Amino acid sequence: MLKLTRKVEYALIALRHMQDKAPELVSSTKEIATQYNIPLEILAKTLQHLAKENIIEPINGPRGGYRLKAQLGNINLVEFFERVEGPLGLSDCFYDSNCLQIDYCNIRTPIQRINANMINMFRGMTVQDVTS
Amino acid sequence: MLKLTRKVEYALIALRHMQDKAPELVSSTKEIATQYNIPLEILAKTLQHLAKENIIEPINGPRGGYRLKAQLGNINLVEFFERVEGPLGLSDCFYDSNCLQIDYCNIRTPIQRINANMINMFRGMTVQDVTS
DNA sequence: ATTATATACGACAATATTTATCGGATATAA
DNA sequence: TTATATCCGATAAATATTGTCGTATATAAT
Repeated sequence: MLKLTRKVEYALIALRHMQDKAPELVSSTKEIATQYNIPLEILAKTLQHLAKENIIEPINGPRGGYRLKAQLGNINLVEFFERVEGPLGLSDCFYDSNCLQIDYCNIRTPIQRINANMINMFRGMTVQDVTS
Repeated sequence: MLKLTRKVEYALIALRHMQDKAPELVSSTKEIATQYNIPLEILAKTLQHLAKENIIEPINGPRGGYRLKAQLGNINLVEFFERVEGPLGLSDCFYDSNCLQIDYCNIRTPIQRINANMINMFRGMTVQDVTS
């Protein structure tokens, strides 16, 4: 409960790795996977995803890899989590009404309040806060 | 990601239901399960769990059920979540070191910071804030 | 041009977690 | 004695997460 996914963690590890280098240097999937002991294929997918989101820039071919493209200080954590994992919320019912309790639920409003608190907290931090 | 479990939600629904009654009145599992469309057996387990935690008081036999025992305003949400679901944390590595990345992880410290923010936020609210 | 190394990506498989069910026991009011 | 309720371990099903495989495409180096 209330956990980050591996995918988000792998993405953050990779971003921090790239940020620790000079900006023009390239990091390959294999290099990162090896260094942090992350399954290669999963990391590959994750990085492809980040590239599609324009957070990193892919460089094809041998000696290729990725390097940072976006300003990590401009991406708050809510935005980041949603770009990597989709809609964010303590319960599904805030963005998808497929819940058996929804018609009778007596805690929807208070949970929504708490959810707003959580969202605000994450919005107050940027990816840079994690990668520095 | 970052979701509450059904168990926690069912527990909160039940607690709010009990709180909406006069304190001496009893609510049965069936009554609550029916009213909120919750699977009976799961709710039963959940309520048994809350009873073991001394949050509610069981009353056996026909016309039995449960009623509130603890002061919901005295139980903050971190305590509540942990009593219902066990240890709380954005990642497992804060209370269980079974992680392949742990030796090399470059985001452990920052994630821990964020985790602390989240914990503090939930500690600032009580169960009563959800059931009122 | 050819080769080696890298990303791109859909389909699939395994695992873990969450959610739900079953069977039978105990307690107690009527 | 009976009906209704909690109690509780074992197990099953469903879902979400995590990981794997196969193949295509891009490009630098030779």
